[in-house]
Amino acid sequence: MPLETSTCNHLDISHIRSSCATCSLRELCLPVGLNEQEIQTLGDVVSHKCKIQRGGTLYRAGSKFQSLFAIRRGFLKTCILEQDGRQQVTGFHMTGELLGLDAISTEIHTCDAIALEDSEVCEIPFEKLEEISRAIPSLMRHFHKIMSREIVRDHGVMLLLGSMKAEERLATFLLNLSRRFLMRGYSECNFNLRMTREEIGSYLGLKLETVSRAFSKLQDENIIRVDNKHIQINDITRLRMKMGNTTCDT
Amino acid sequence: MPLETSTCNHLDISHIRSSCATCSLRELCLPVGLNEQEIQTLGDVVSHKCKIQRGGTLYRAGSKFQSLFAIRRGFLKTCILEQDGRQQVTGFHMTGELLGLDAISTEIHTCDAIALEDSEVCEIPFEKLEEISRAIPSLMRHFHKIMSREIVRDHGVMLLLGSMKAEERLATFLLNLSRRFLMRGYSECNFNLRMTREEIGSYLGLKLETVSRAFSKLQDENIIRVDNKHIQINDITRLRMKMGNTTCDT
DNA sequence: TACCAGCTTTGATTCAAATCAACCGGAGTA
DNA sequence: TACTCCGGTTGATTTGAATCAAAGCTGGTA
Repeated sequence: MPLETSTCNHLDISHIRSSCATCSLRELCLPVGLNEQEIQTLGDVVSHKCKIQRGGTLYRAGSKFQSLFAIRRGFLKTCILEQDGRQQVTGFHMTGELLGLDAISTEIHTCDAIALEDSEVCEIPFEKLEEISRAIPSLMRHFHKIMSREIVRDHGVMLLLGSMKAEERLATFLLNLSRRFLMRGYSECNFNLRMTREEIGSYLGLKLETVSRAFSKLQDENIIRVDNKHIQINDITRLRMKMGNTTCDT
Repeated sequence: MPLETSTCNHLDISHIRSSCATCSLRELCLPVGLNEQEIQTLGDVVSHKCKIQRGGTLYRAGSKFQSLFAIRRGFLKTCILEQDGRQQVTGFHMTGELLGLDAISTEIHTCDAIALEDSEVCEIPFEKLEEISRAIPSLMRHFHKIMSREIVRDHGVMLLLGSMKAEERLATFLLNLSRRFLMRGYSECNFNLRMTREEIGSYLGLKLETVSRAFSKLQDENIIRVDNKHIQINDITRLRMKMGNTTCDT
């Protein structure tokens, strides 16, 4: 159960009501299950927002880590830059997700975070997050779950990279995106890719030509419709079957 | 599949609170930078030890998560079992490492943890760990670093699976083992593998025959000496060169 | 002691993806 | 308009790893 099940945050925070000062928090992954006052406390910490233009950098590998970033809107990739110039994409990230977890370990960012469309993030100073999570156990627990979920997600990607064929990988990838769009209230069958074939390939351990061919193949079989960056899923059941015998739902 | 006989029973933790248990903490990954009293506090929580025989199971995918496990001695693998019977190894773990982080997210274990040699672990009830880490900020910080390090490690594996050739993967793997043995006071150039070629292959995204061939190739080039499970590194510099230009602490 | 099951090596062949190469089409612009 | 750059597609060829197949070891045990 690779990408499909494992990834990303339950964004079900609709039950949370909050004042305007903290309303940005609503979209975030953190304040699940907090009460008014706790949200206020958290809000004091994450009030600083910032915008990143398409192509812009949120942080770079090697830079000092001080804060996590919660994506308020937009779409980013994280990638490791290799010496020879090629880059390996380690993840694509969308609204509600938390960036920078990998940097806690050494307090140095281990990858670049680059916006694939105009985006907006909230900065969350990590020291402060730890501080208030001491006072709010449910926040601490939730933070731990987010970190853990990231590990599970990575295991899913490892499974994909270690044992799936090109077409299975692409199907898995599309279904994962689809599900994440759905969770955010967008169509699960009609969406635009924000990344290039090369970036998809990098993430999936494939060359861009192979990605392109896999797209064409799925289109020939009438499972999806591809128009450049626009994807339409015609037959999600057959797409799931393409993913292989890995159980896709949970 | 070996069953419950050798499985660690981690349900009753009530008994055993020995000063000896506290001593054992020193070998663990957690109590870094704590004072005497804090170590004592932590010791109260992790006093329950258990042994797992070679081939035995510490926990299984699907089982309820309650505790993390710190390895006191031995060698374990974690793996995801796929429907078709094949398994993907997600990691090899040795003394001082912490198991079960992936299960925090859903409170269900997502993989099996199986001993590759007779091992001993300390059970760390997660609720209690969170509790005392509220009181000991440095412990909390350290725990977060451990989780983050796991994410970084997984990214390293993703890089390996996504972009390295068989020989590079094996070289990276051997160097990683070598470094971990060294850190634990063993020879970095002379060690025994605890896992089969198939398990190595599963971890590295290769078939066992490919692993075997890669071993033979490295031996032919006089970089290593292979005698079944025993590995001797003759020329660690050239082995590093084989890894490619990726700096990798995976 | 011999036997057997599981692990490992090695060779021959096949196959999936990488590589090499050509071309298409849209966006920006000179 | 024509030009160029960039991203994408498609075809031909090569190549690295998987697969298929056969033996060789090793360690446990009957």
